[in-house]
Amino acid sequence: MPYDHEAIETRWQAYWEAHETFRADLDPSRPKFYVLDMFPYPSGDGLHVGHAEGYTATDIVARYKRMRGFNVLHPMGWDAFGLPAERYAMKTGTHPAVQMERCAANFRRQCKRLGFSYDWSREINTTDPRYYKWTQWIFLKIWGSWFDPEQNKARPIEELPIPPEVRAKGEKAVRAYQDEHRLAYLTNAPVNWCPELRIVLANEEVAEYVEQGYEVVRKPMTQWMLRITAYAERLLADLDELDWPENLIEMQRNWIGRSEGAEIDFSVDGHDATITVFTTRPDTLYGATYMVLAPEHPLVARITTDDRREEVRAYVDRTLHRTERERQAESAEGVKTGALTGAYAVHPLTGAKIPIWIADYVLMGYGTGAIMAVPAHDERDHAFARTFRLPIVQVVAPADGRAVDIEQEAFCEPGVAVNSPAIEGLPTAQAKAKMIEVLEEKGVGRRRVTYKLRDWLFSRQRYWGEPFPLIHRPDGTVEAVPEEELPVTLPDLDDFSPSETGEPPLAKAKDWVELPDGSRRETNTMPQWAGSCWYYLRYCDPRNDERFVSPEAERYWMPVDLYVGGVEHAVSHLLYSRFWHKVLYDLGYVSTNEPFRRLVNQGMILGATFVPKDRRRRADGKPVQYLPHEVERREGEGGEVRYVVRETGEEVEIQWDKMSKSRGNVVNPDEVVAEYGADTLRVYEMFMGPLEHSAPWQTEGVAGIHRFLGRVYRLFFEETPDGDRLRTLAEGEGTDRQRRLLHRTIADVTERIEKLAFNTAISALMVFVRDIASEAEPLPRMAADAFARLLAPFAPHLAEEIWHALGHADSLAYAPWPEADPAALEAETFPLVVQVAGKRRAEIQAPVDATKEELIELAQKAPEVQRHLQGRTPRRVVVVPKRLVNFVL
RNA sequence: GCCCGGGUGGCGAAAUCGGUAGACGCGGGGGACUUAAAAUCCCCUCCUUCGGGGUGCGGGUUCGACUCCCGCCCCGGGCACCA
Repeated sequence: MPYDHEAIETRWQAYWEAHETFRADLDPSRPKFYVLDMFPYPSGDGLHVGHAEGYTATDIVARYKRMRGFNVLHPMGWDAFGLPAERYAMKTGTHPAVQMERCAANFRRQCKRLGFSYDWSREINTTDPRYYKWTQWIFLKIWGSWFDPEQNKARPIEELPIPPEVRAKGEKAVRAYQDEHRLAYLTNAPVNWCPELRIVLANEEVAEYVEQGYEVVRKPMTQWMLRITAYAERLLADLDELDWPENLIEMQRNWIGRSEGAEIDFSVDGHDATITVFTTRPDTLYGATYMVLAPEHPLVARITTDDRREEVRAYVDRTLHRTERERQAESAEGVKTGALTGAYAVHPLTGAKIPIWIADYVLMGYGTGAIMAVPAHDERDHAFARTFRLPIVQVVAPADGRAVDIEQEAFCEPGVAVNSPAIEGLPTAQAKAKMIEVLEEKGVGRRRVTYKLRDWLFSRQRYWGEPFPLIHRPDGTVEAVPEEELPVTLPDLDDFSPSETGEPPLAKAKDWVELPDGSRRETNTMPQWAGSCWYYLRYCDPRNDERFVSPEAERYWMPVDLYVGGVEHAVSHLLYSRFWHKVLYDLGYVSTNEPFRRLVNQGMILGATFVPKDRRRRADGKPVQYLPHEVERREGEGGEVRYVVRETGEEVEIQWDKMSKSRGNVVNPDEVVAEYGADTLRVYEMFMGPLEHSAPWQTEGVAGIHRFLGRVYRLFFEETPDGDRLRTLAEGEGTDRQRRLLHRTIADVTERIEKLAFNTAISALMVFVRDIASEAEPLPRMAADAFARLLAPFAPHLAEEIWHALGHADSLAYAPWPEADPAALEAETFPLVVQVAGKRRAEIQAPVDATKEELIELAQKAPEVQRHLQGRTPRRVVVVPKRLVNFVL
């Protein structure tokens, strides 16, 4: 009988399940290895082959490490809060919890069918009250802390020093002071509100809804923020200690966006007010010819003169009604808009009066929300100055003395200061430093570092998320729900939409919101990121009802040794969880500064669609496309491949895209497993190329891997009338050749798994299977035994089948990994490449212990070499031991 | 625009402390087995005017460059009025 993947795989999956083979228990006597997948949102579509790629990679590592004697933690769970379930509920009336449970069950089934060696006893679900109890608990720790800039860490709010003047004002003032300093604080932040649909939209959703004709306005709402900016410096600095992909580290660096410069104070003429600006180019201060405030800047209303008031108000209004996207589109075209306030600022060095404008190219969220405009040396200021015909004064000149036309174009490069009395002639770097000194002396400026990173908007006006464990008292104060009352569970609702005024859906659960003493529960819920911020900690101790994780379990398992997932979480999840982790670290709840030591991003698996050569579109504007089953592959005269639509005969081109439901190019792992088996799917996905690369899904390749596994099967089993049975093996290690091949394979596979170069590890297995045995040299017992173990991480079901047939009673999940014998890796001879004038002319077998002279002598004798030397004497002979000899002419 | 990553056969790729370019697989061609087919097994498969030429392009260093240096081009990703 040929290789029956179905029977083999179901047999071993049942065995693993019955024996709890992959259960991990805390065992301080053994070294641990924590290998983690980014847990999925269990969508209704089920797992797709993209998930399977990352999960297979971690599974290989988990299985390999177990065989190497590590106590491996390899868990899985569900990030199950979130919008799709809530939307689905609004459409169908199915409660999100019910839908979520269905989807999770499907994901679990698929994971098991792929043979992933998760410890299912540790499965978690972020929507389980026993889980989100601790999400709420951690939130309360964050809320209950402040960031001490002196110790550069979070501390309990009780330890916040209260200034005497605050204390003098009484208890309420103290509370207000504390609230201002907490790591979780309330603010009035604008959200994208869609009045018709009564929903709040994420920034990236706005364009889509506006396109559909809905009105979207920026509406201020009371929101919870987390003070992630306090950690900007540490989040940046600690990137250095991580073994993460360089591009991802770079993305986090850019996101945090540290920039060094100075704050400079400008007083407002005729007002008792100061405008503080941030600039990275304090050296250009003398070139500041006007000021610009963000439209939202608190001083705008105060300093605007009566004659300008109407225009300013209109401009502010216009800004509020435009989405981020519209503003971005405009900025991309270099269009600058603004309004004059009528007020003037006093230049801190020259005393000159310069006009104050407002413009939306200045952002309230960055720096101080105000700038000094230096049109000569900043492109944006230049564009603005040209639009409104403002003066442009050059204060930096190119160091090489070349002339620049400052009216035409801003000069933004470093140079030397000109027209700048305090720093005249200094190169830019020194000019900056000197200017800061001057400003500090006069008390009108100081060195300052700013970050692009903003505080984290942490509340959502949704139902399906963690409720905040907070209570609003009638006197306006906010209080934590006592720890012993956690979790605050979600009330049952059947209508999940917000109220007309935009109040979150939870506000409708009157019995839940209103407490007997007149207090009200917080009705926002947490964003989906909350649950994923700390799930890797919960896996260490998932059933603990006393703590979010016991100190013993945390100290033993953490940090995560290998974390694999898509790059789409580069700055969101990976930054947020680092932040939470650092807070927990500061408060003494976890022992590591960073949660994920090594991180790898798997590439995307691309799906095929076929498009007409003219790229025509349908009536509705969508491109015409065909799916693989509608297209036939044809071979042309010269062997070139053509694709033709079956029905019409039209020739089309293949196109590879990210798999998505809307494109219809998704490959369902269930179908692949049904036809070829889980082992084939696993090995194929790993053989496609490097884990980090994106690669197209090619069905022919899957069949090729299935053929390989069939060969493996036949290497071990032969057909008999009574069914398949193990072939007769040669005892021991077989011939020298076989022995060398085996040990070479062990060494290669081991090294390549360590490097996560699974594609090349598999090719080593293929070479072994091709060459190990023949009629004259039957498969040796030792080789068979070792190979089963080498195969196990990749194709665990087939490996178990072989292992069992070889007479082992237990699963090979914990069989020791084979060791390569260094002696067997050394052959007596090696292929010596001989070059003449740098061109390869011959290859001869040479003894490994030959001296340089002997190698030259050997090489010279080769007939090919003689022919190309043509009796000439080489000018030089280069010898590379164990590799080549080159006769230089 | 700025910042990252990457360009190697028809395709996925391998080889980078400089040392046989194209391992392994797909696709393609040929053969064996078979009454036949499927399955399986074996061989060939970068180009070539047979001298040689080839790792995106042009230079350079070197006995020797996919690998190092300089200057370009193209593709992918991220960010984007961040002062």
